[in-house]
Amino acid sequence: MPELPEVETTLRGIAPLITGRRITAVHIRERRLRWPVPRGLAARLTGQTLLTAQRRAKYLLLATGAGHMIVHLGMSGSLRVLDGATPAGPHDHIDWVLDNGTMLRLRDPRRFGCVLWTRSEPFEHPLLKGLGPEPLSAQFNGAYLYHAAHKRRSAVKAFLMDSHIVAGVGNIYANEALFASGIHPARAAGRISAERYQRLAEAVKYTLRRAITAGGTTLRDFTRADGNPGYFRHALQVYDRAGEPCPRCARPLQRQWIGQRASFLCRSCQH
DNA sequence: AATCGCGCCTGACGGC
DNA sequence: TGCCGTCAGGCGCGAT
Repeated sequence: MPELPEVETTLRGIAPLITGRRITAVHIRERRLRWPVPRGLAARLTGQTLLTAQRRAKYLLLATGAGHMIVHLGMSGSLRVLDGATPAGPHDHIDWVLDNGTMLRLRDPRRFGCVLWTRSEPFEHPLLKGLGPEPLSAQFNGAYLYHAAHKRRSAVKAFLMDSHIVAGVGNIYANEALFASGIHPARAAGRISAERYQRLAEAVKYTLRRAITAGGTTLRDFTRADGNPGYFRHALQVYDRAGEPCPRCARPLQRQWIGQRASFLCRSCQH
């Protein structure tokens, strides 16, 4: 499942291979993604050059002279650059054929992702406009979190996963960062000290950075058949480890539902 | 304004 | 073995 580090890895993998390339054809086999792929997409893109590729939250923004594509991988999506003659599998929904015989291909079995088109400034698009700061930016820090949490009564984990507060922190990293900073995921966001938020912000950055570094592995064999090596599973301290010993105190880790999401924690290390 | 619950969709997994 | 029910997951959206 693409969390922010995998989206970043995807970006770093495809950007050098697609930027500056002209799109010679677009094949759309399935329009029914989270939102329908716009009707005129192929016509608008054909003949356009891909100018830049960037990431905002878990969205990828691919710029052309005519407008921008906004791509989200949902939870099962992947983008890869392949030889233009590679036959399409059952969930290969869109191919962007490039002028050097390669193509960018979107695969998304569960179709939770999206490919949208905007002719105006992509950061002004309704999906991106209200997003909070990037978790790896200087703007995201303990003081920011502390002020944003003022009087909030929802669980800190839900608060941390709210894209209006900070963009792109998913379930796995929320669990990991809360464990690393010793904060119980169900604690009310408004009842956490500035000092503890400082630790939490650092933990978010640390876990994301480490996962991005691990994603470098994926980066290197990016064009191989399929690449979910599960490399960062081993680095996870609590996620999906209910019943296993806490890495700090060795007492069994718990699974608990907070909101509608499974949370993993240590009852004696997190308060 | 903040918070909650829903639904989109498929593959993996467990129980029978 | 095969069939079926359950669940996970991101996240926008509508309801409260």
